[in-house]
Amino acid sequence: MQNTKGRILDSAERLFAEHGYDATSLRAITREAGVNLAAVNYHFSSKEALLRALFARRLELLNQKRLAMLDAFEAQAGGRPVPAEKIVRALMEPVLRLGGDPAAGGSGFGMLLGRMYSWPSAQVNRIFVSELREQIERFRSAFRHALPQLPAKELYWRIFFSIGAMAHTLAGASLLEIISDGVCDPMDLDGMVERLIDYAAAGLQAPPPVRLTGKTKKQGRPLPNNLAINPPSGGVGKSPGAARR
Amino acid sequence: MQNTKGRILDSAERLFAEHGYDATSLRAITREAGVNLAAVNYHFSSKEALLRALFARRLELLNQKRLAMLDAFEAQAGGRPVPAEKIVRALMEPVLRLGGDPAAGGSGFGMLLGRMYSWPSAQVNRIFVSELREQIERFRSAFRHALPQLPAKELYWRIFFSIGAMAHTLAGASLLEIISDGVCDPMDLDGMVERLIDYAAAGLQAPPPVRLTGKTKKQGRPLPNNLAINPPSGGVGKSPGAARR
DNA sequence: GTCTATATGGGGATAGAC
DNA sequence: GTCTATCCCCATATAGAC
Repeated sequence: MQNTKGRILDSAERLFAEHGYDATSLRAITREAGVNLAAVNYHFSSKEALLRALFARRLELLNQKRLAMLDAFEAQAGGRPVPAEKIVRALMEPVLRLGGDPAAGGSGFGMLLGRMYSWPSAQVNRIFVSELREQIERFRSAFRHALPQLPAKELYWRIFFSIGAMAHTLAGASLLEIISDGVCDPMDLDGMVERLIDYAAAGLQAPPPVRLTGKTKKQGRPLPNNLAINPPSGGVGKSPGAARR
Repeated sequence: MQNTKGRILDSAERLFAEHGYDATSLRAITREAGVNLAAVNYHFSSKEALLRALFARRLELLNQKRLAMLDAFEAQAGGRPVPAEKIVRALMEPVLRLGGDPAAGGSGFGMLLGRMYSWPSAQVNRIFVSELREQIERFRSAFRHALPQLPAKELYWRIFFSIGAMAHTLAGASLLEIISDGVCDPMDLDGMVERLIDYAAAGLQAPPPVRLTGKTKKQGRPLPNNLAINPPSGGVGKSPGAARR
């Protein structure tokens, strides 16, 4: 039955989002889906291929929506650059609204997607990045036109930060409830969308920094407090990190 | 030897950060640490307890630094509110600079911490949240004083977004390299810190929204295209998971 | 405190009947 | 296409010698 395949995808999506890829066993997936264990390796060929199929199923439509919004904004702008706030909207609104669209997997896929951004697993990262690269180029170019006065280097950092805020929002709002002590409603999708767009648009459009951005440049502006840079206990040197990657 | 315990912690920190908690076996940890497998269950009592100990080791000093910075800014401000930008600095700079401080675990702990924010595992979340609650209250209050004109609800969302951007930055900049096509240097710690602070401060200080913020939305503004958006629908079904663990 | 050896169970994947 | 049964490996955790 074709339905088996879909049921496996649905269950996997939900369980991966909730417990993570590594912590979710194929046995748990097939149990929840009500299908046989061996069906996974029949329809897909491995656990990783299942994950890949799962992404392919949703990302195509999602990416279409994003680009359609961006296209619409560009058409509406005539030849002039699209305002940054609208580019942010095209980038974020479709994916944020996945959570309210049961036909698109409900909140499961959105949560999974958000968590993917900081996923530790290398295999997962590969899948994810290859699906997103094209989108990134399109939006990067739109932002460049919208904010021509902002040096590219600054812009890219800010896009990165914006995607971080978005990913975090997608991944789940358990932290929001703690921060807000119940004042904010994580289920208020409309409010969430508008607030995140406003926030990111403000961050992206902040005045360019006065400091020179290179590594070897002189510093005309007084740093407000040298106290803050080397905090109280033991000076924090700027020895380059040992970070891999 | 006391050193065994520390070596286990160091290796676990690094491997958890790189591969995630679930995908890292105690065998891999003890192998890298050069100690015996059984030593883990002798010094700690379980894998989860090891993780908890790992966090306790670093978070105490980190949180001290944050609060010390905030205290210093408040003293420096006299009775007046501390500027939002400085609160953001106290919140973010100490943790972001972990990556450049080999004595504090290098980048491993920072990356782990960043990834924790969107971690799927419930057990991990419990540990994490309990360690952070106190900090959150302190900073929330500072922000309230810094931005009195901003409704609490808006403020809390924005703090949430800011922490998201920070977590994403901590978790790793592989996405940054894709976005920037090599233009941005993820190892430029100073630049990263200043840019993230600027970005978050701008987002936090954006003008309060004109729209009404409640759940009852009147929407005067025309949505550009209903084509792209699926109208928010009601319930997101929630069935408790069947996955063990 | 540290080791070897092992208990106990879950994991992904597959063979082959139906 | 779907099932049962099983292979084989790795996981966490523990027992008990040294």
